[in-house]
Amino acid sequence: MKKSTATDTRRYWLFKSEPDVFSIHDLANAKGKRTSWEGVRNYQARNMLRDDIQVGDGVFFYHSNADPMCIAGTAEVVKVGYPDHFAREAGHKYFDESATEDNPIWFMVDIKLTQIFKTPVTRDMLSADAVCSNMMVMKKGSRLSIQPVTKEEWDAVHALGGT
DNA sequence: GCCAACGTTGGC
DNA sequence: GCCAACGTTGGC
Repeated sequence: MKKSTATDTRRYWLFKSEPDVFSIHDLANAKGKRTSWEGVRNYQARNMLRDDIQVGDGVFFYHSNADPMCIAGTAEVVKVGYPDHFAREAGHKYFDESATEDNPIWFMVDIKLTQIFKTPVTRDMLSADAVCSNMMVMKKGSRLSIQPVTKEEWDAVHALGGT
């Protein structure tokens, strides 16, 4: 896949996380409100992390398997794709024996919290909105943990989120 | 807890 | 390269 350039316009993404594992509040409490986004073990998502996601891109922080399931807020990409070194730590839950220094296989980016929505944007709210109801995350069987978001969707979700 | 969707694995 | 079995995701 072609590497995009810094002159491209800003892109938008949705990152899923189970809040029991890592929530937007965990991100707010993290040092510098930053975190690495390790543990993605799907090739399609890996390709986006490695090739497409740029510093400055917008990220929706989505809470999956939660009550309520929602877009909880937004973050910004602060570091482009680099090898997910957790894949090379024996015993780590993200360990993958086939990952090597020369061929790390898995990649991650770093993100920084932008805002927690005043009103978390629940799936019910997304369903009721003409634009948001067509987001990839609303499609049945949408399991991809990193998803592209359009500018139109980015703006529509912000309108629902209270800013 | 259920189960549909779907990615991965491995036998052939 | 096909495809059945299996494991995981994630909404409900």
